[in-house]
Formats: sequence, structure tokens, C-alpha cells
Amino acid sequence: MPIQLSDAKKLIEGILNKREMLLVTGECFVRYQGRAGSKLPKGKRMLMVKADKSFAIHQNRFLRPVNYMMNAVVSTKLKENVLVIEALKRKPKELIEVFFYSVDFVKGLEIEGEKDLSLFGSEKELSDQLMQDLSLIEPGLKPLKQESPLRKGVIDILAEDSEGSIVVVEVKRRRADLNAVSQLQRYMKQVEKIKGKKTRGILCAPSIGKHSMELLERSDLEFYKLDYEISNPKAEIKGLQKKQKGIKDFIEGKQ
Amino acid sequence: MPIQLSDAKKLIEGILNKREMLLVTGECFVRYQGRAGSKLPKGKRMLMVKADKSFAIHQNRFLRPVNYMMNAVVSTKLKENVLVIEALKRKPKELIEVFFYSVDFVKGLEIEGEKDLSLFGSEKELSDQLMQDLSLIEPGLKPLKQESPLRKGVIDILAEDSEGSIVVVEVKRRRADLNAVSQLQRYMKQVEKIKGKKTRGILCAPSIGKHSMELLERSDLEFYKLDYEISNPKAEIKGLQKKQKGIKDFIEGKQ
DNA sequence: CGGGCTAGCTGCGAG
DNA sequence: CTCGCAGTTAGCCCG
Repeated sequence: MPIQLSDAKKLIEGILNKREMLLVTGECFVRYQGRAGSKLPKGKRMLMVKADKSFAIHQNRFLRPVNYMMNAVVSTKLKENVLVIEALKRKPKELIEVFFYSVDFVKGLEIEGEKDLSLFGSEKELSDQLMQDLSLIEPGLKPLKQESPLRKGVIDILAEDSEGSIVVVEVKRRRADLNAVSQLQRYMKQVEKIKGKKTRGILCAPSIGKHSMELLERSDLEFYKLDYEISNPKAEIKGLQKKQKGIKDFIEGKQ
Repeated sequence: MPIQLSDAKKLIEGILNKREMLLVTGECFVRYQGRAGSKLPKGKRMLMVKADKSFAIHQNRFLRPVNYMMNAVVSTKLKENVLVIEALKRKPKELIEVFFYSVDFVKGLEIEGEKDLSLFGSEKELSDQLMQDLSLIEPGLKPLKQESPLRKGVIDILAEDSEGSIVVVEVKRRRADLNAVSQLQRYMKQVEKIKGKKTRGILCAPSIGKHSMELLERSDLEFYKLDYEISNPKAEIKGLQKKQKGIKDFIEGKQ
């Protein structure tokens, strides 16, 4: 049994004021105009509004909402038997209008807002571990700087090898792609220009695609296969081994 | 008033069988192990499971869920006064365990599942329009192929100019970045090698960053400022103008 | 604020 | 399947 739209409006406003998580379901049409534009024809959907004014329309499919906005200014109005819920933002200017023709269900939920998730296995964590012991890559490698900002990007690890060459290290937690190779190439060229010294570029990743490997080798970069394990409180590097042309098996290695 | 966990379990299983959208809220602890690992300490959260087995734990903040899995195999079990809801996947092997110590609320919703959103203003749409009339870029430009697949990427538009040179066009719907320039550079070099002809690279975007512009010019590529409007049924290109070093104002142009 | 980047990216489409 | 990439990417961090 549907809820009276005027009752729904009051309920919704109360929940928004309390900064609870708001859920609304019903028959609605959705229009969006902003960075792009969209229309969602009439149908049953769920609207979710969070305390930080994340605004999302969900269908019964996909992780991602079909329409959304963050940091929205939310307002409701009742007009000719339609309950309109608007999400508005400026910079960039964006507007979502949800036209509810009927409302089945309105609910406010007291839910945790903090982001208290502890995650392990991130690229940063792997980079930290490498920084601790660059001899994993090769003996005599000395750390210079982590997260070194260039004009055109940020270098994961900057180091110096036993012969005094600069070494640029790029770490990837998953299979390296063309983009990763281009990135490293960019960094290496910049460092070479700035420092005016012989510079090497090293890509560390659990695996790399065939085309990416070709591009890497043509660019005179080096690939190191990075083995790691995600155990409970943190990820651990298990091995790091240089790979080159002749060797093919590692290409198949999925993470 | 909390729901008995055994009742909650039955309700949840019924809703999952009906392929309705499932919502469960309550006090829970969440553990994830897979491509990475995470722990979410005990607290009130909302679990959402969709018909396609998208599985998401939401907090009252952010658009994105704090833990998630797509195409999950979902199962429930009751164990020592804890209701455990598991999401399992192989390839890659992933597991989310949600330990509900109490359940406040269980709901099944009949919600649309189709993806019936019509969206306009995508990169593909802009590329289509450009393909219709390449004279927007320069007179005499003849289309050769759209979405042309190379070994190392896909070219948006491949064309030939009035002097018989190959032209590679890359379109971006938003401000072009370093990555976009690298992409175009890659495509251009490949085409040059394959065709063995003089090749130009053109980047079309509403704006471009200063560093990206530098990189682009050093790579002998060209930038065209792409103005477009998103009107109702589709986006429309309003203008396309070549920009080079001397001209600076367009750098400030946010889309 | 913009600039650059990671992400357990997700989702799509071609080979 | 994998590969490459767009995305209203979101969210983060550092200048």
C-alpha cells in the first residue's frame, strides 16, 4: 500500500534533518543535467541519501547507482500530485530531479558514518615495503625519495644504483598496462632531463601484458615481477625478479 | 526492536530466492579477503544485495560502498548467535563475511532491473558527431575509420588530411590530462610505423592542463579546444578551434 | 582550489 | 577468456 505523498514528504524532511540515511522507494522518473545528461523512464527505484549528502538512485542491478550526486543540496516539493526530490550542486552545476508518482516505502536509518575501514594490500603499502629494502630489486640500490613530485606526475620511488645512475621505480599492485609503461616513460625522461644523469626506469608489478611488455622494452625500461601475499594485518612482498624478452611464462601469471 | 536472527535468516533467504533487492541493517563486523584485504570493526551498517548478486555494505557516507562484490554467491548461516552472510567468488577468489550480531531491519524490494537509462554527452557521442563532419577540425579532412583498433589501444578517429598525411584524432569529453597526451602519442607512433607515412596527432578536448599542453607540444601533437553543449536528447558540438603556445586563455577554461 | 593518481576501481565492447 | 578504455569515474593527497 502506497504512502500519501504529503506524508512521505514530511517523513523525508524529518529524516534528512536528523542526518539519518534516507531510503525511499516508489514509481519515479529521473532527469539529470550536469557534466552529462540523462533520463530514466518511469519505474520502481530506490533513492538513497546519506548524511554527507551523497544522493543515489539504485536499480536492482549493478553496484553503481544509475544516477547520483555527491555533496548535493537536497530539497523536496509536492506539485500536482507528484513528489519531486531535487539534488542540486554548483561547480560543476548539476541537477537531478526525481519525480515520484507513488511512494511505497520511506525509511530513516541510523548508520555509522565514519570511514573506519582498515585495508591492506594497497599500492602505497607495497611501495613502503620496497622502500624499506630496495635490495629486493637489486643489491646496492639506495633510496633517495618516496612519492617524489615532478611537474608531470609523482614518482613512486626515486633511487640510485651502485654505479651512480638514477633509478625511477613505479609500483603497481595489479597487472601493468600500457598506461603504466607510459607513466614510467614520462617520469624517466623528466628525471633524465632535470638531473642530466644516466637514468633507469623500473616497473614492478605482479604481471604485465604482452603489448605493454613490448612497449616497455622498446622504451629501454625494465620489468620486475612482484610477488606478494595479502595476509591479515598487512600485505607482504614474497619475491621480486627481473624478467626480460626471452622469458615468456610470467606473461600468463595472473595475480 | 531487533529481529530474531533465525527469523532474519529465513526472511533473507526468501528475499534472495525471489531475486528482490535485499536490504539488511544491523550491528555487524565485516571481513574481506581477495584482491586486497580489509576489516571493518563492529558497527551499524546496511547490506544491499541486488538481483544480479551485486553485494554492498554501505555506511552513512560516500557514494561508494565500503565493501562490495559483484556476481557474488551469497549464503547465510547462523552460528553461535551470530548471523553470518557470506559473499563468495572465484576468479579472482574473493570472500566477504558479514557477521551480524543483531539485525534491526530486513526488507525485500521489487525494483527495476533493466538498465533503461538514456545518457547523452558521452565521448562516443562527441566522436560520432566529429566523424560526421571532420571539417570542424580543418577543411579537407577525410574520415578513414572510427574506433580503429591497434595492437596498443583503440584510435577514436583515423583520417587523412588534404596533403595526404594520416591524422589520428583523440577525443576527450573533459579536460585532457597527461594520460590523454601519452595515449595519443602512442597511437601516432604506431600508425606512423605501420603506414610509413607522415602522421599527425590531434587531441580534441574542452580544455587542457598547462603541463599536459607542454608535453603535447614537445611531442609535436596538436590541441583543439572542443566546445559542446549538452541539450536534451543529445550533446552538440558548438565549436572546435586550434590552440597553440602563444594563446593562454583557454588553459583557464573549465568545462 | 586545481593537478595528478590509485582504485579490491566498475562496466563495456572488441578480438 | 583477455585487452584496452571510458566514466556524470569517486576519493585522496599534496602543491
